[in-house]
Amino acid sequence: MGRIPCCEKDNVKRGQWTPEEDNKLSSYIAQHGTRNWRLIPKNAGLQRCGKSCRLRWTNYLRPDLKHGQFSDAEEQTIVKLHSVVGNRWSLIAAQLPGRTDNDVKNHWNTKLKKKLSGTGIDPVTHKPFSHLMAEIATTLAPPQVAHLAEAALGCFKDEMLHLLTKKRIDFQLQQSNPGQGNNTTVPYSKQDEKDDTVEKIKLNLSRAIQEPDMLPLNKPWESTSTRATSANFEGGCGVFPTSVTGYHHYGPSSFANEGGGSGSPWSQSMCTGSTCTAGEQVRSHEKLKDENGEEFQGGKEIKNATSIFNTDCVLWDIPSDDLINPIYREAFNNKE
DNA sequence: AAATTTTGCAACCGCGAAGGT
DNA sequence: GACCTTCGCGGTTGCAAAATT
Repeated sequence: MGRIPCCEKDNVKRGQWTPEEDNKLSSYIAQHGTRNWRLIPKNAGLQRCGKSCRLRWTNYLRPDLKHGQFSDAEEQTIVKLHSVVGNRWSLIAAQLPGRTDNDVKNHWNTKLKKKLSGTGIDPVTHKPFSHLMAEIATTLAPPQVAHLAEAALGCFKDEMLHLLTKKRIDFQLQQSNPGQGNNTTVPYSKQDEKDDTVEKIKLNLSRAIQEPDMLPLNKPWESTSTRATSANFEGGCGVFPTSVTGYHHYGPSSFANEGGGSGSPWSQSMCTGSTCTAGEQVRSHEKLKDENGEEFQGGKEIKNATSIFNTDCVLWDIPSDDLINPIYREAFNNKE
C-alpha cells in the first residue's frame, strides 16, 4: 500500500533551479494561479515535480517574500515563539511577514540555536543548562549527584582553564607593560571581577547539586511566586547572576550587533550585569501577561519586539495556556 | 596559495492532514 | 465511510561559498 509518488521520477529534473525555469514558473503562476500543483509543471513546460514547483514558489519566487538578513526584532520573535510552540516553523513564520517556514527553520538551525547555546540556554527547552543540571540532580541519589557534579565540571574544564589561563596571561602582560595605557586588555579590577565567574560557577554548581533543597520542588519557571526566584541562587553566580530566573533577560542588546564591539552581547548578556530582583520578576510577570495578549491578538506584528528580551521577559513564569492559545488562535486565523 | 573545514541555504523526502469523489 | 489525491509541514541532505588552517 505504498503511497503513489507525486510524479514520475525518471522524467523529472532535480536540483538547483535555473533562471529560465524560475521565469516559466513565475509567469505561469502569474497567469493561472496555484490551483493544481501536479498540473503546473506540465502546463508550464517544466520538467519538474509539482512538489518541487510548489517549494520553489513558496520559498523563493513568491513576490511577497523578504530575502535579506533577519532583523533583531525578527530573531527575538522567533526565539520567543520557539520557546512556546517548539519547532512549529509554519506557525512561527506566520508571525513574520515575508518569511517562510524554511527560512525560519534554517535561521534557527544555523544561527539562533548556537546563539542561545552560547548564552547558556538550552535551545530545546529554553532553560539554562545549569538549571537543567540542577533539576537532574534533584532526581538522583547523593552518590550519583557527586558523579554528576564531577562530570559537569569536567565538561566545563576546558572553558575554565581557558579563562583562568587568559586571566593569568593578561595579568602578566599588564605587569610587563605597566607604562602602556592604550593596551586593549581589560583593567585588572574589572577583569578580576569578570573572572570571578569561574569560582562562582564552581561554587553554585556544587551548591546546587549538594543542596537540592535550595531548589524549588517544582519547575520554578512555571511558578508565579517569588519563592523560587532570586533567593535560591542569589549570591552572584557569574553565569546566571539573577539566579534561577535570571535567564529571562534576553536583553534587547543581546540580539543586536552580533559580533560587534568587544565580544558578542549574546555571549555576555546572560552572564553579566543583570540587576533583576525578585520583585521585578513578579512585576514583570504581571506585565508580560498583558503584553502577550496584546501582541498575539493584535495582528502579525509584535508591537514592541524589544520587550521580548528585556527585563520584562518572564516567559517561564507564564502558565503555558496563556501563551499557547493566543498563538494557535492567531495562526489559525491566518490560515483562514 | 592550496587544502580543509565550517557555514548558510536551497531543495528533497516522507508523513499526515485535508479535501474531493 | 472508504479510498484517492493533493497539499503542507518538519526533518534532513547536498552543495556552493566563506572562513580557517
